[in-house]
Amino acid sequence: MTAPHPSIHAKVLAAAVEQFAANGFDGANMDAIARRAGVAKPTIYNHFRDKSALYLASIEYMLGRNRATIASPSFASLPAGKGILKVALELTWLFGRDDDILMFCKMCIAGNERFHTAADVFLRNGPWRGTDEIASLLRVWHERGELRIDRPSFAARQLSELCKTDIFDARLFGGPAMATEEECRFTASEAARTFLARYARHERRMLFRPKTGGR
Amino acid sequence: MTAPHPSIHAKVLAAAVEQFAANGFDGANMDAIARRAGVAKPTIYNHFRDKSALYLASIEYMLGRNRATIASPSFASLPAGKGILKVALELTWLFGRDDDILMFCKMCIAGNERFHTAADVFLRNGPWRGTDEIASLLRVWHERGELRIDRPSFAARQLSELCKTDIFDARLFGGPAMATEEECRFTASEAARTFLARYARHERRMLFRPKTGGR
DNA sequence: TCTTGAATGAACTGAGCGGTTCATTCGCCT
DNA sequence: AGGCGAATGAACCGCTCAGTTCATTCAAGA
Repeated sequence: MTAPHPSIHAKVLAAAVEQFAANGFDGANMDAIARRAGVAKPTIYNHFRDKSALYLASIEYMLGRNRATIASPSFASLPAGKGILKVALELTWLFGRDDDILMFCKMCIAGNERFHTAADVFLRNGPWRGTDEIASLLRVWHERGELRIDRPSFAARQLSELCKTDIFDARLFGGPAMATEEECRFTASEAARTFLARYARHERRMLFRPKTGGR
Repeated sequence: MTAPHPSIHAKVLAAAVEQFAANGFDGANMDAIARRAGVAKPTIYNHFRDKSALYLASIEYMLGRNRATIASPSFASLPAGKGILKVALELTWLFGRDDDILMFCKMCIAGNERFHTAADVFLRNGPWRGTDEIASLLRVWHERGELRIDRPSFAARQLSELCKTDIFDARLFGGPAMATEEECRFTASEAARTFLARYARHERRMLFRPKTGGR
């Protein structure tokens, strides 16, 4: 007996993400996805019920790949100032330089009448889970006395919003032109400074001035 | 002689905005638009050359509808703390409780792969003009010594992003369900506090605690 | 080596949709 | 009242594309 080959699953999903991201839901062509995956079209329907199912699976697949790095648990060992900056950098990179996320955002927004589940899947597995993980980090630093945060979840979402400043709207509404690495670093550093000004416990002004002393 | 009835124009445009915003450009169905407008399909093509023309006309239609002023110059006479809170309240109201703006955002996102010009117009006349007005206010308070802001435009956009926290994404991706007034007030007050923590010159902790002091 | 079930590919079906046609009806203007 | 142009609606065209069929090939396990 021969089970459905799991590697096909992944190949199809990767191709689907690519096509959906490039052309949108309606613009994506199942034949093109099959060709791109190096797989026959009926094979796709052997693994996914229909185009919508493949679309939903693509969202989860893509988000799963990107979410891991935003709030890596390893950041917890850093001092709060450095850790927040790391998280902010990951976020600005995502908002400013990741094409897949951007297109899936657009798709979920544009198609939310027909596929309200897609938007749910996206929000739950993307932004919300991401900020939940950030919130856990924040709690660690709170417990350790480096931050003072009454509402970690809300604060995490504030940080996330701050990291969109200047780089995300233009991409969401305009073309997929990437923000430069410099712009991302700037926005991230400013986001971290503003966030820490509010939530850091001591010496907030020193956290980003290693030169002159203090810290 | 009988001229093309102008009220039909408006009805069709309203229906088109609704459909485009909910389904995207490709997903929007001309028959559905006609039905929704209570009008025969050929009538639509009597008023608009094709689907694209209708889409562009819808954008302009929405543009004419929205002339929101978030940062009234009168706020300049207030102390910075109060003024920032006022601006934040206006912003959260816009993000959380204004249906037109939401529709407009969805519309621009829904078709921007094909019509990037529309999104440009929107960005310039919408978010960017709004944050420019806020930046002018910030400059006033800076001159007056109440705030210390090196980059007023950037800071204005940070404030704007902060005011989306918890209330905008859910609406953009999901239905047009309004945020409650309470949620808006909360997000606005938290945005103002975070913003002032970073940019206020003195006594930041007092700005929102007339009562007990301490909490 | 033989069996079994998945993968292939090429052709096919059927539905949805943008846009048009046309005969008919409606409503304003003289 | 009558005439003209706009609105109607139902049918239609052409095309694209999701999803299926089927005979055939391939590969793993006993």
